[in-house]
Amino acid sequence: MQGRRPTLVDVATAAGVSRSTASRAINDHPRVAPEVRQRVRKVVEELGYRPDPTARALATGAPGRRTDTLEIIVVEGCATAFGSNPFYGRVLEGVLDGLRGTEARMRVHVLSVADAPRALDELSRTTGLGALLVNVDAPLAKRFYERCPRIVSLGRSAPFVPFTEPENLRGGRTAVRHLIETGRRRIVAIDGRRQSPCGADRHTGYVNQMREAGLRPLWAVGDYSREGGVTATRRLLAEQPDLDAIFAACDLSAVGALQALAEAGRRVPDDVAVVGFDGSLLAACTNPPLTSVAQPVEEMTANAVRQLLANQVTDRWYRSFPVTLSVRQSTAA
Amino acid sequence: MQGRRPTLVDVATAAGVSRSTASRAINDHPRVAPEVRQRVRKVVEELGYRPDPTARALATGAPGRRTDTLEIIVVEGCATAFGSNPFYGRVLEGVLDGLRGTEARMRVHVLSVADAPRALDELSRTTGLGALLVNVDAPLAKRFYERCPRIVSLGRSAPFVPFTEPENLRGGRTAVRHLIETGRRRIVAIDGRRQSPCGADRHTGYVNQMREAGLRPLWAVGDYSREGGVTATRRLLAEQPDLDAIFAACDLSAVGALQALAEAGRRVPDDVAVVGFDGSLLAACTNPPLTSVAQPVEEMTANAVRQLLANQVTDRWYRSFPVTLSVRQSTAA
DNA sequence: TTGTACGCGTTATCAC
DNA sequence: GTGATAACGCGTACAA
Repeated sequence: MQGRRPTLVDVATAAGVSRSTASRAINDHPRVAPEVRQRVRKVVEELGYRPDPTARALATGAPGRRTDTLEIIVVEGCATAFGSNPFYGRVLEGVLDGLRGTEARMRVHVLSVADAPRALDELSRTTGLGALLVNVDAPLAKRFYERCPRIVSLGRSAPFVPFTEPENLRGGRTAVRHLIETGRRRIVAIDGRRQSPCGADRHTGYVNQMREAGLRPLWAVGDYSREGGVTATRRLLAEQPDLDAIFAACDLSAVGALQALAEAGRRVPDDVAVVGFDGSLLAACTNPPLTSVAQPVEEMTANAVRQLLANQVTDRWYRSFPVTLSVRQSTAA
Repeated sequence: MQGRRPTLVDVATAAGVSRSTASRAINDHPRVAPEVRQRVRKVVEELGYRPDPTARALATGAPGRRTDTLEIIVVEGCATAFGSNPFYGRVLEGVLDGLRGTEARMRVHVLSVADAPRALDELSRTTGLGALLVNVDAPLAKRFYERCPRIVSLGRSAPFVPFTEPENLRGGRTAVRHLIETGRRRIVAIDGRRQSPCGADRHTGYVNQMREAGLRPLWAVGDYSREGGVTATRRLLAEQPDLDAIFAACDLSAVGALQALAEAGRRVPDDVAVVGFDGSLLAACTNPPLTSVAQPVEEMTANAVRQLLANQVTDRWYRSFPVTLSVRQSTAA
């Protein structure tokens, strides 16, 4: 009777009434004596009683409405700070869009690479409505999918696992083509994590387009962070001092590039042009504003969520979204 | 039998076994005949059976562990875009910090002002572990608190409602003092929403410090958005063309100010100095980097979450966190 | 290895 | 107005 959390029976007995009455008093039902209501409320206060949401949901909820939670599962790489990369804000915004008009809510899980396997196993057991996987590597996604088929991976994943993605490869090409068209030749790249399919695709797009133009590709590996962008740029400047353009795999890295360039006394866009990837708000906030390959993150995510809720996602389901180049002053001719 | 979502009994009967066996087969229990396991799995597949997480939690979970969800409730003002203001990313990051080492997870609700009353009533009924209220106005917070005492408001709220906040008033003063010390005199302000206590406090801090210095305060109302910062700055420039400093109530507005200033041909910091509020990553990404009154959002939030989980939050509980000035080039002398 | 029976905490439907 | 009693869907000792 001590450590146990009080239950409705405790309240009822303490108040000298039946469970039913206690329940009614608590839930503001009309047909209950005012005096009794007071008494029950007082007991609730004293005992610190809090109705168990789970039991309540089980008793109340319609079979379908009971589980109203969509799981958003993000695995954080080395420096992929969830709170600081605007990308994640856009993902959440998209989820909210997709959830609009629904009673469903989102629960957000941010896992370290180390915790991910265990946590994903646990989550795959309790997931009801479905899950959106962000940055979850292929093996883990596959395992999750086998235990819970209601998922979409944001970014290509293991075979069969439903996914949605922007045209990463084309994005890489577009960036390079734009730089070439505006007169740049010594174009280097700051990659994202190479393990991730999206990072790999953007990289490939860059390399292919460079080769086709008869230019020599050169890159440094970043990690989708600002710091990564700074160090990558320093390294690239050391390796190829006469570079005249940088293509970064994400806007945050591009910001790092801008800062490293300023630190090195290079002017943007006069000496060096910079193109980012994402088309986030951040790109519009830098100075000079950043040209960026824009991906419709909110749209992609919202679409995935709606399909998930509508139970339209099946084996091999996937969507590809076009990217567009937002030209700003960081690549002005 | 048609529209109803299949339950464990359906699976069991379809597979010709008892519920227990079906349950065991599904949950990978050791003692179950391989052949039976296969059969059950097949039926699960065919029927599209998904165990009800709620019922499962009720049956499995220890009384305390059952509710593992902390509700993060954000009310969106006019232009307070959840996905684009880095502030919210930091809030979530802080929640994650506070949750670390716990089994608890966060569920994020973003409500429009219109939906808020209804949604909050609903949520106050189902909230178990507790809730963190962001941007919820005093009356609504009070109502929520009466129905569910396990909450903390991020920002001052109605009396008795537990809250945590940065030293907003002092922050306003600090910004102005810094500007004065670096030689500025015609200092104007871009306010946040005046209805919010934090916006009001920052405003008061600005006004008081100006008056004490014998300077005339002048301000325009923003809405914590970039666009708001742009239009406010344009208005201020029209009203007081010779202004030499701007104090913005949030970094995002400050970015808008930077852009409006550039558009008007004013140089920063040569012609006009700019100070933001938040100390978000954004401030370090602009060019010139933005001097900003830094508030420890992650720390505040993490602390609130931990206190909430530890059940240490009582009537009138509150915490105040110091702000510090991060001086960058937007106010260089 | 499988089935029976009970408990999880609430709400809802009846009678009274 | 109030109190038994039956769901809600699932997990799991316990017995078989």
